[in-house]
Amino acid sequence: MSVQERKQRERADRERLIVATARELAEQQGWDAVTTRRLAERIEYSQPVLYSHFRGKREIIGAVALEGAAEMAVAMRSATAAASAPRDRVVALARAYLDFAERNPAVYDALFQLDGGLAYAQEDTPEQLKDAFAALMETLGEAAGDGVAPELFTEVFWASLHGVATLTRSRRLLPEDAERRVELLVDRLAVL
Amino acid sequence: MSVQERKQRERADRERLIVATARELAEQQGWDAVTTRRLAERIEYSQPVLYSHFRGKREIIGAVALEGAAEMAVAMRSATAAASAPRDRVVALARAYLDFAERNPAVYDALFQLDGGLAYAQEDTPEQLKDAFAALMETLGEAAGDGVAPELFTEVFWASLHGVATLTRSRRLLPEDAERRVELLVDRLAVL
DNA sequence: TCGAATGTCTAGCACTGCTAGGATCAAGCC
DNA sequence: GGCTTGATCCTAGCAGTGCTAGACATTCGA
Repeated sequence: MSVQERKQRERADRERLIVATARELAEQQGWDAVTTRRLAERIEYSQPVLYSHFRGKREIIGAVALEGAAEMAVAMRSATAAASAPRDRVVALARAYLDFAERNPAVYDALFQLDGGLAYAQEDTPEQLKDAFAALMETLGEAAGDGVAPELFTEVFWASLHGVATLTRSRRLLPEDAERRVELLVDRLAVL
Repeated sequence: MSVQERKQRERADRERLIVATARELAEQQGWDAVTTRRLAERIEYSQPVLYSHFRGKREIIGAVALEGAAEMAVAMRSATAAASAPRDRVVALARAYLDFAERNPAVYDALFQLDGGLAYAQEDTPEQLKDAFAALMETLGEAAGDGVAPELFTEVFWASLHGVATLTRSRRLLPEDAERRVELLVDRLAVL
């Protein structure tokens, strides 16, 4: 293997290290604590190195978001695969979504709360995001009911989950009724 | 009137000026543009004056949020008062909510997206916030359906609206289907 | 009229994201 | 082997952030 190839590989490794470290730091102490200085120190390089991989902090957030979207899609698909009845699938999906948001708050923020410079709901939307939405629609499409487009239904269901997830995490909704909220959402929104 | 009274009044005036200016600046250029320096310059005082009224930027956001909550409650009540049929009332409420969020994005952020240091869903929650939730529940309570607590139903409906509002504003949902989303939400969630 | 209290400002701290320019080091050529 | 060239990385710095200590003026009460 050539020297050039090795350097390219090392560069790719370092980029992954940056993203992983940013994510780790964000999950530990929140995105506010992810400063370029702290991040640089953790990866044991100087600040400018970050800018040779990413245009700025925003792009780093975007990279974490893409990584998270892929994981979220996996989590949702594996959760729904275990259930056979349609209602069980929808409930499993909703739980998996809220569970992911709760367990990975920083990643969830990067995806849906912060500005990672990513395009959503467009042609140039990254594949990971499209696929995460596809994962939602695979289960929700069959619960849309007559005369309602699967896309529209998925958007509305997703938005509802998103509202519950964010309001719960910011302590604007008490976590106690979480399970009852899921049941209510599923039973009312989904046509089964 | 005593000199002391005049001073107190002037102080209260200045506090209102700070809040109004912060809100105006946030609506014009976003909360990121609301720096203590810029805010101080606009009210034609030096920075430290802000700290004689508020503990910090967070408390200023909180003050804007409280002002916004009161306005939002008024907007929702006047929107629902005009409708007589139950479904019309719920639709009017949903539209008024989303409309407020769209017309006052900075205020909406202060209320539900940023940290204004306020307590939600607790005993020591400010009256304005409790009343805004009460305004929601006045209309939604009668649409909860049998066996579902009005509070729980209101929370879920609110969360759904919140999800739609935030995802639309961050361009994660396209604004085109806005009306259809409202119809779907109301027709599925509300029991009329 | 004078000391005290109140009000306000200047100047500064430690931090942020980001970048210009210099040092270092390895690759390639004669 | 010695030299040049180019890539790589770091030091140092800029303009901005939230917030505060301490100096200064002004006004009040005795």
